[in-house]
Order: sequence, then structure tokens, then C-alpha cells
Amino acid sequence: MHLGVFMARQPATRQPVVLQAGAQSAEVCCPSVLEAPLDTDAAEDLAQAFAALSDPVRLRLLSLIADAGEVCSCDLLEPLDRSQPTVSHHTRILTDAGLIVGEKRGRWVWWSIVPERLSAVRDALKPAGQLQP
Amino acid sequence: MHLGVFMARQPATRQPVVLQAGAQSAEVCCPSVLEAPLDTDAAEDLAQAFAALSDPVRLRLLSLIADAGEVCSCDLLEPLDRSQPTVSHHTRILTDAGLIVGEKRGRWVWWSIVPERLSAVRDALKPAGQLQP
DNA sequence: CGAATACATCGACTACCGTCAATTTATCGG
DNA sequence: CCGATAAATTGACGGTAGTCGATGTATTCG
Repeated sequence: MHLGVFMARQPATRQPVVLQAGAQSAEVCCPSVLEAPLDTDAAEDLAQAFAALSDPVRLRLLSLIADAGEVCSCDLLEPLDRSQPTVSHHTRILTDAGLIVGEKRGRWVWWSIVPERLSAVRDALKPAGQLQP
Repeated sequence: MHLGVFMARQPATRQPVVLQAGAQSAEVCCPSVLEAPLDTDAAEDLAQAFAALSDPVRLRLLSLIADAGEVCSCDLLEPLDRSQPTVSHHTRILTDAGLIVGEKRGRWVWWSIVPERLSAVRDALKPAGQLQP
């Protein structure tokens, strides 16, 4: 890991503008898939969260952010082997799903994961009582 | 819940032919997304699992199966409001992802969820040690 | 102010996905 | 053996998602 690069970009810490999910799907909590009748709306909402996780590039992106704690987009291009617009596209989808948040500091946007949202999605896969709680 | 209908179809219990995932992605275990460098292959595999969960109809299908324990395709058409080929399409995708298995009894295929696979996918979203284990 | 940098947005292209009607395959009942 | 039923398969259609080049916007530095 190359934290030196990250620290070198830190000096420009001024206006902490936080970029996060809008009104849609910003809700952190989800009903469990395994619990009786999952209504159409809840299913639609949950499906969007899983859709955000259904791309290998986005999973690696999440992994990279989780590993470093905080990463700016410019450091994602090379390990993901994707163009700048494509990486921006993926960060947007993950942001809309509420899985990551970006904080703009100077020219850079620093991304970090939203653990509460991640565990909420995780809980949607939790058994309805028969197995481990 | 209408178990009476289900019981009435039980008599034809003879050749227990189990329909489950093929060679691809049948593996129950997955590495965590939150753990350091998620390699391309693992990301591809996990993404396929999440892709199977990224459709509202499939989530409701899972919910229906989980609720009843065991359901045949014919009882899914009405609650899902989809045609027979479409339901068959969805059960196939969930089967390929290893999330459900079908056992053919007579003319009917009885579907049930694979809890180990489900919790394995769930564990892929588990934090790498910083938060709740 | 002007050049450079980080990121977002737009437009276009390709590939894939969800859906259904029609057909095929397998199984049961008489 | 034959008609009926459950489910898989095929083919087609419209919509959507991943990708990139080009362009636009904001910020920093000299």
C-alpha cells in the first residue's frame, strides 16, 4: 500500500463538501428477504442495492476503498484498469446506493464506505429466525 | 399460507432428482469484499451472486420459497404475476447462483433455498475486523 | 489571468437482461 | 396408448447497463 501518496494530497483540507445519496434509496435499513411476503416496493428497493454490488469492477472498487480507508478517484483508475469517466460512473452508482460517500477536498474527492448501509444490506440476507440470529 | 395445496401434490414422491448449480459458481464460500485486494476472478464470481439478487421478481421469489419452505413453480406464477417461461428463467438464474435447489417429484419441481450459500454471500459483506465480527 | 489537474456529464456503441408466445420434453391419469 | 399437465427451451423484442472519447466544470498554482 502506498499511503505516502495519500498523505501528500492531504494539505488541501478546506471546504468539506460531502457527496452522498439523494432521496432515493438513502434509507439505511432494509427488510429481510427471508421474511414472509416481501412486497413489491421493498423488493424493488433491495434489488437496487444488490444491483450496485453486481458488477466486478464495483466490488473491486469497494475492496480498494475498504483497504485504504479513504481513496480519491485518481488512484482508482490504474488498479481498476478503467477510464476516468467509467470510474466516475461506478462511484456514482455506489453513492446512489448509499454504499459509499465522497468528500470533496480541493481538487480531489475522497471516497469512503458507509459501514451501516453495508451491514443493512447484509442483514437483508439474514435468516428469519430458524438459523443463526 | 395455503399448505393444503402443497400436501395434495406430495403423493408423487418417487425419483428424487435434484437440480442444482453446475460447475460454475457452485462454490458455497466467498472471500469478503471488505478484505484487501479482491482479485478479478473472485470479484467476477461474487458479482454473479449479487446479480442473481438484483431483480425484484427474484427477491420476491426467494421470499416466497423461504416462507413456505418448499414451493413448486406452478404456485409461483400467480403471486409473481409473471408467465411460466419467465418464472422458469428466474429459477434457473437463482439455481446457477447456487441460492436455490430444485427437486423434481413427478411432474413438479419443488424449490428450496440453500441457506449455506445465502449466508456465504452474506458473509462477503462482513467487515474485515474493524467492526462487529 | 491562464495553464494544469481532478472529476462530472454527454453522446454513442455494444452487450446483456427481463419478458412473453410458441414449441418441446417429461410425467401422470385413464 | 392418449390427452392433459408441469416445466424447460427457443426466438424475438424493447430496455438497460458498462464502456470510452469528447466536452464541461471546478479548483489549484504560478
